[in-house]
Formats: sequence, C-alpha cells, structure tokens
Amino acid sequence: MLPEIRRRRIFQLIAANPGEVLEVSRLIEEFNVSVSTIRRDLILMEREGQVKRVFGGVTLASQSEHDILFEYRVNLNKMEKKRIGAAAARMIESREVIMLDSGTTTLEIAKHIDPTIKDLVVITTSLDIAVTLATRRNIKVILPGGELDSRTHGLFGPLVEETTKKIKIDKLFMGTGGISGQHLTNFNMQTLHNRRLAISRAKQIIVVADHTKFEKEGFVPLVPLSSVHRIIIDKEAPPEKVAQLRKQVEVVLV
Amino acid sequence: MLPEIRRRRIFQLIAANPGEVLEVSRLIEEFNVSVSTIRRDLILMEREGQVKRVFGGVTLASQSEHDILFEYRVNLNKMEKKRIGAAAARMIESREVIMLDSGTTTLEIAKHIDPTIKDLVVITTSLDIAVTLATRRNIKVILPGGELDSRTHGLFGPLVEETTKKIKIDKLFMGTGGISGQHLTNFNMQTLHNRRLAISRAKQIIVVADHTKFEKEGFVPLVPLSSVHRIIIDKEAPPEKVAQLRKQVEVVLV
DNA sequence: ATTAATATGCACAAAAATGCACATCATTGC
DNA sequence: GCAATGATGTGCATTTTTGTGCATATTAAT
Repeated sequence: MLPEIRRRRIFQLIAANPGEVLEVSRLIEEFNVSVSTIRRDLILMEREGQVKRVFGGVTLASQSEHDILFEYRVNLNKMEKKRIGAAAARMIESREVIMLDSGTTTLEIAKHIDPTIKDLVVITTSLDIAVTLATRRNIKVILPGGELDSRTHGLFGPLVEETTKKIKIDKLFMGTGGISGQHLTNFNMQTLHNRRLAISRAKQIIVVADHTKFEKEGFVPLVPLSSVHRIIIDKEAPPEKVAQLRKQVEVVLV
Repeated sequence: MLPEIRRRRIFQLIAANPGEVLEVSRLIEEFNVSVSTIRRDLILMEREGQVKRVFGGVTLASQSEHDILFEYRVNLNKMEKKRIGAAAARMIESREVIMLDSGTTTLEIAKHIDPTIKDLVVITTSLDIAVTLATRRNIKVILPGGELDSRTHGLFGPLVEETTKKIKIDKLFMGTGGISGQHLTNFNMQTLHNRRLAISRAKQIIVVADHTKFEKEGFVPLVPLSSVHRIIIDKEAPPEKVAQLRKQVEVVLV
C-alpha cells in the first residue's frame, strides 16, 4: 500500500470518531506495518496540522474538527441526493453558463461536475457550492451578491435580482420546497422573487428533488410545473405521482 | 498512442476518483509504457497544475490542497494576526456598516467581533468571513457579488464595484500586499480597482498589517498612506519603520 | 529523403520508505 | 522517590521509488 493511501486511511479512521483517541497499536494491526512507520506517518500528519498526537495514540486536530463534522453531515445525506446530483451533473456541457440554486441537492450537482469539463461558468447563490468549485481551474464561479441566509448559506435579496437580470442562463438547476398538483412550491418568501426571476432568464430549467418532496408542500406556489423543462427524482418516488407528473413535464428517474 | 492523448487519458483516470490516489504501477500496466514515460507525463501534468504527485502515485490537484495552502497562510504569524484582529474588532461599534476586505488578517477581525454587538452590517468580499459570520444573528452579512478567486476565496470584478458604488461604509478594514515608503501596495491587479472604489466610499479606512508587510512590496501602488486613517501593526515591526509611518498616519501597535 | 525535434526505454545514482535494534522518555504503581 | 512497563525517538541496513544521462526510436518539417 502506498504511504499516501495509508495516511489518508489513517485520517479517515481518526475522523470517523472526532472526539476520541485512536491508539497506535490499533493502527499497527489495521495496516500490518511496524510501529516506526505508523509513528512516522503521525509525525508527518501532525506537522501538516491534520492530527494531534497524544501519548499512545492520535486525535483529530481541533481545527479540522469543524470541517470534518460538516463533511460528515453532508455525507450522511442520502444516497438519493448523490444519485440525483450525479445525473444532473451529466447534463452540464462545456462552455455553458449554468446557475445552481442553493440547497443540499444542488451542492451534490456541483460535486459531480465532470472534472475535465471546459470553460464552464457557474452562477450560484450558495456559498458552499462556490467554495466547492473554487479550486476548479476550468470553472469560473460567479456569485450574484446579496444578503446571507445563515441557515442555508445562500444569498437572497434585491442584489441577487439585479445581477440575475443582466445574465443569460443556459441551464438553471434548482431545488424545491415541495411539489403539489400543478405547482412547485416554496417555503421561503425571501427567495421567491429571486427564483422567479432566475427562471425567466434561463433557457432550460431543471428541477432536482428527492421523493420526499411529494409529501411536503411549501406555503407559496413558486411556478407552474409546465414552465419547468425537466425534473430529476429518485426511484423511491411513488409511481402514481410520477405518472401524474409526466403529463406536465419530462421526468428523469435515477 | 500520442503522448497528449495518453496524458488526457491519465487525467481522466485520475479524475474518475477525485479523492483517491492512482498508482504509477497501475498506469504502467494500463498504457504499456515504461516507468520513465509515465513519470515524465506526471511531472508535466503536475507543472500544469492538473495533478499532485505523491510517493508512488498521483491524485487530482484538488480543493483540499488549496485549503491546506490557505490553512498554511492562516497559520503564518498566527498570534500576531490574532492580536491585530482583536484590536481591530474593538473598533467596531453597534449599528455601523463595516466592510471587511478578504484576507487572513481580516478573517481574524471577523472572529473577534464582540458577540453582544447590536445590528451590525458587514459587507465582505471574503467567503470565509461570510461563513464565519453567518450564524451570528445580530450581524447582517452582505456579499457584493463578483467572480470568485480560487486562491483567496475572495470576490472581485465589476460586480463588486457596482454594489460598492451604492453603499456608504462607516469603517473599511483592509489588508495590504506590502507597505512601501509612501504607499500601500498590491500584488493583484484584479482587486486594485475594487479596493480603490471601496476606499472612496468609506468614512474611515483602517489597514491591518503584520510586521512582515514592511519587507514585502506589491508591484502596484494602491493608495498613498495619507488617505488611510489608521494602521494596526504588531509590535514586532521595526521601530524606525514605525516612526516613519507615524508621520503620515495614526499607527496602533499591538 | 534528410534533418531537427520530441518521445521513449534503459541503466544507474539519489532519495524515500520501511523494519529492526537499542537508547530515551513518560506513565503508573509501589 | 524509584523501579517497571510501555511508548517514543534515532541510527542503520534493506527495499522501493524517483531522478538523470544517454542511446534509440518515432514524429514533424523542409
């Protein structure tokens, strides 16, 4: 096993129990290497600031704890969202201008964008998506500006609209609060106008939603389903609901 | 097979599993070429910034690397930056509108803002600052929008200026690339105009800089020192430089 | 067809990683 | 305190990976 791979595994083991101490002896058994090797790994990882060594073991370096916990929560999120995200990402092509709404599913889209894609422009109201895509040299990330919503790390307000007015969007990927008979619905008055405006600026509108969205209903109708071009839903969705949906919009099951 | 084609295939293989390490031996088998060839490919690709070589393999030159680079900068002169940040934060008062430039020292300011402060509005081009302040209910965080710089997680470009033009700033806290005789200097052409405009909109301009900034010099003069109201520097700064600085601007040593 | 530029493979030197032996240090129980 | 136990650090030989110079093969250009 490559040293780098071993170190990454070690880190994963440590990160799996953020509060706890992982014993050196445990690591020796796990990887079948000598004490020296493990120790040298840990010294290296400590220097990098990843872990903190204690007598007889290691713990997570306090700083990275927060990041890891966040990673964890996102990863704990359902496989469905990952599948939906991957499917949506496959619809993105080089040299397009796309907009990614803020949300956990749209974040999964960002993570699955083809690493070899060329000259993509991503406009997003989500700080998490922005940070995720920041290092991708082939992607230009643009934030529309606005006020920051502490819950979702998303931007909202008049600034968003001003910027949105100025751009043309090839594909808009958005989440939704819920799906009712004829409409997508929203839980949030703040983002309602922002979303409607974005819809008006986009050539193609793709909605991502996991099957639980059939059970939920936001208190504000956002747009009629007919104005959406495509909905990506996971296979857990009830067939009769899907059938009904198909009458109004193209549905992709993943 | 053409070298360029091989390199593209190599990249695709690496990109297929973004988090993982791909072994050199595996690539040798895959393409039936010698170790040297693969190694030369990887050296080339690393220089292009596409991949990161590790002992015995390669990974995608990915987000984590940049994070580590950023982490590294945060740890540079950490104590000094914390002291400077704390001192700057004490200058912020309730009901003000402040602007925080992106940078590691300004991030420390954000972390030290009085938790009991009332109705503060923070405008920032830094995504890290925005996320840091997101959970603070007493603080309204506004991002001006713009293009995202992958290195600094900062926003730049015309969108920043459009928003900046519309607002009045009570206090602007900014970092600097370096301090030369009469000017603050900048390393970055992109942010030059953004910064100048922000300066023109602010009632009070407070510059934060650790002592190493005396040794550095950006290649673009940003603004004359005389247009700055206050500079906060750590005590490690050379006394003669500080004395010289005091002739032109109020200096706070921490 | 001839020449220049690039790419490739091989041999060998340099560097990195590993395991082992042994000295040193921290922790625990008395 | 002081010894016993186990963890840690260090030097060294061995193995694996990496870097480099050079000869040969391939490609591109005239």
